[in-house]
Amino acid sequence: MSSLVDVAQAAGVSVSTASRVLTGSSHPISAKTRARVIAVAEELGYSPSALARALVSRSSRLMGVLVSDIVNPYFSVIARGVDDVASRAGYVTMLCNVDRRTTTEITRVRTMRDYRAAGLIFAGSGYVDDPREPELAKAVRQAQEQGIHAVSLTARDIGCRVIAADARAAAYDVTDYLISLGHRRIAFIEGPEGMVATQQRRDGFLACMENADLADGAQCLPGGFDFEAGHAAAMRLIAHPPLPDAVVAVNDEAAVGALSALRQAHIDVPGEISVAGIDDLRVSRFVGLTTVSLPLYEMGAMAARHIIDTPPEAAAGAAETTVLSHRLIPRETTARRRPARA
Amino acid sequence: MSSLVDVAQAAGVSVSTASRVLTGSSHPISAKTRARVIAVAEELGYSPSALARALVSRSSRLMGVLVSDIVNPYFSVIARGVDDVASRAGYVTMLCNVDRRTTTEITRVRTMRDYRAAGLIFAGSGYVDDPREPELAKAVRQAQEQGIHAVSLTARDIGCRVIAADARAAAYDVTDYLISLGHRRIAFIEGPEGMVATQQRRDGFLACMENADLADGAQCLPGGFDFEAGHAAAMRLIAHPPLPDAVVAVNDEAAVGALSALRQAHIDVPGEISVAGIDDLRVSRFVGLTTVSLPLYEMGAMAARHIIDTPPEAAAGAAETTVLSHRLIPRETTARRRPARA
DNA sequence: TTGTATGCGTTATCAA
DNA sequence: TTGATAACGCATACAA
Repeated sequence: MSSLVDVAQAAGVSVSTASRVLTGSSHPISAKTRARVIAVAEELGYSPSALARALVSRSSRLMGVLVSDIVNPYFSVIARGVDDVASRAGYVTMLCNVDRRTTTEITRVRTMRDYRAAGLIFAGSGYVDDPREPELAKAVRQAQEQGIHAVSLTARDIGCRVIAADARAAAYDVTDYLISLGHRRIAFIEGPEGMVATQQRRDGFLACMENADLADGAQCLPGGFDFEAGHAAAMRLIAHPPLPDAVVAVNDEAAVGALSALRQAHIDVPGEISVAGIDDLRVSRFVGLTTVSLPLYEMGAMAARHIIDTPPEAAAGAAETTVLSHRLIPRETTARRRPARA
Repeated sequence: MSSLVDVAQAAGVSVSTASRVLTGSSHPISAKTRARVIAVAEELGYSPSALARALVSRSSRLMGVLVSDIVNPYFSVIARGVDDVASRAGYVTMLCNVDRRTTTEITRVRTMRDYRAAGLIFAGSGYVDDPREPELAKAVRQAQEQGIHAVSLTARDIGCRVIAADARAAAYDVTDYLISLGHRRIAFIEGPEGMVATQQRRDGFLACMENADLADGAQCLPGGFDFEAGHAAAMRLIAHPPLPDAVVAVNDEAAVGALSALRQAHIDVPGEISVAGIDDLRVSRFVGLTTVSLPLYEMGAMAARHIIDTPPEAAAGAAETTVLSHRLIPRETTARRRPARA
């Protein structure tokens, strides 16, 4: 409860002097005074108000991160990347779950603005032709004009810096790998309807199939980002034989769901059918899922570092895009295509 | 960038009037003035400084949550519970990963204090005989004296309110279930050395075994909270036959690791051996793991609600304990003990 | 090396 | 119904 004036008084110095020693200012202070102030501050249990500090210095050490749902490992890994570099730099990360709702994103952006956050990280993807996107873009612009850095971790048209992996290429690459294993008829389990991330990954899949002259063997199934969606999609596949040679899901969680459904139906994976995903979550290692590794942790870390290292004046700067590389991780759920049983 | 004075000036009113309009105060304001202020604020893109507001009102709408690692689903579910009620009440949640380090917890508590957080939630467990605990308790006390509510989600002796499940009873109950299925020789995969959570769960296991006169059949294996630890523990079990009738792990993640190791070794679960965990994470449903459901989301939500609903004056109040109920969830990794093969 | 004074953006008290 | 004005806790430009 004691403030700087209390400390100053008790130490018999002026507030400025107290401030200078407590902030570790380079301003010259006699060793004696310094020691006394520090001792008094400690004794009084002085806690410098980060609020007042941010107010007067016109810059906070707050970092906002907007995720769809922190329970989703895709996002929690990103959040961890953000917080690791943020906390190491003396920043505090503010977490916002937006449940993929653009309107919620807008309100959160405003809140982050009210807190004069140093930066704002959009971890989740947007929607195709989202009518709310202009409003979000406006909120972002207003934040930027205030010196708040905005970074998106997916390709997104809201006028901010983008640090992301190439989702389309990632999908292309797993598909290509499956084709290289001899698979011809491949099913793609899609993500949530209308999301850009869904579209990009589907596009990558389709482009690869077409380039391999396998467009006829391509099949897209409605799905979703979660286990249940992948499970359901696979069930539909099972219900309508013949099974494709392989299935690639929009992400690992759906892939694991599909895998689970197939094995429950006593279908041999990868013997009868190969399964692959995208993201390379922790769980994927455990189940041996072939996937594409995306640098999620690094994306969060890089975004945070960018925010910390770039002066506020540059917040409204050019919305450059940094594309991070991904990597195919072949594991045990995929195998060379088995010749058809006679 | 425009402040309340800018808005007031542009609207031709005093700051007080502008403030009253913009805060939705009950103070009477003429409709005309109100409309004008609102219009001007909108036009100027006015964003009220939450910092200044907190400074003058001496109470912020910041909620701190300390987790071991947000990537761990146990904690992300808690964090989600916290943020859901926090954000709905207009609070912002500040996330801190402390990696189970008491010293990091201490510094984070101080940081939360500097931000004048409304509350502080300790999601993770502490250590037995932790030499740093007094220092942490002191930091907590200082925070409380400032009106900051502290809540621990595990039994923890740091002088704050506890809202937690009965870990010991949870472990007791799974063990009891296993025994009821006819199992006699049961192994327990422990958590990280020295953690209170580990101790409590082990205690519950041992107490149950003793009560069933099965102390001789009880076996404790060093393990950990993660997949790898469970996997390794199961490997050790496999390496030293005969296998016990069942294994209960300190938590679900370790249980899944054990399950995975056993099945990799072509050991039939639950045919040859039953496996159970504690926590009831999402993954447990997917793999059909028998476990004990802990109200993690509710714990986070309740803690947040408590903080929001209790006036700051009561922060230093009695450190009551609320014990939440758990529930056994029998699934497919456990089965009645099979008579020994002749 | 230390101190004084000003302002950061709000809310709230007290007048008018 | 509206308006001055005093805090809130701190950093810093300017003096001394």
